[in-house]
Amino acid sequence: MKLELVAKTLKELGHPTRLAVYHAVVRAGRQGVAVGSLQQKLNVPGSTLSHHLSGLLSVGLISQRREGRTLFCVADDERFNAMVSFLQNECCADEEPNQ
Amino acid sequence: MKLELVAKTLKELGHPTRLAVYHAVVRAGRQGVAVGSLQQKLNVPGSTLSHHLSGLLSVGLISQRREGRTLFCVADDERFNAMVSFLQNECCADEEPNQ
DNA sequence: AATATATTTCTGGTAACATCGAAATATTAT
DNA sequence: ATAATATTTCGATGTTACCAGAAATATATT
Repeated sequence: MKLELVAKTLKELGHPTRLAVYHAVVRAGRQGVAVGSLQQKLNVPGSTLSHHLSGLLSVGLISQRREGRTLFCVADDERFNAMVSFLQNECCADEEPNQ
Repeated sequence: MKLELVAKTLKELGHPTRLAVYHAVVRAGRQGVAVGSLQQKLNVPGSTLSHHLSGLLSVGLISQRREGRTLFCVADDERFNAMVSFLQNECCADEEPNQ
């Protein structure tokens, strides 16, 4: 994963509302959670929520699946794990003296 | 670690230049790296770099130590690990069906 | 077709952030 | 004290993010 993309991904998580949204989506598991439910649960206006969701979608942290009138949001573990791996492998290097 | 602070921390890492700075600081190990070295290595004007460093400092991702005229930047593993733990425990929940 | 529900796009105002040169501060050496 | 080096603060400017109401779109039901 390239640094630029990692930074983008971190930035998306780096907003309290979006982090809370992502948190809720992750906790909803494979089935996901409806946008409307998020709206209620987090008490955020629809337009604002939609804006934040598109941010999370844009970096692939979540994806969506429609069922009738309701859109479900599901977390994409792979993207998340790739980001954490970057942080731990590329960033949070070992304690060995660098020589 | 509280969600608000985690978000702040992620936001600081969520900028390409700051992520690159943090990356370089981490790789420098315990000894750290001088601000001037970062400036050269990353080819960023001093004032801009200083601005970004203060962001990383503000959330405790790095700290500084002076030696004569030069300031060394060192990564603070603890803060970083706390953030990753939050993401993995609070966020990136298990795959067990939530019931 | 008309209505109801779910979600997004539009719009515009405000706040926050990024950038960088110039001036200021801190430290050391002479 | 003066000068040299290292880093930060100031100031000005442009860019991007955030917010939320209103209007628009998409889907389903009757």
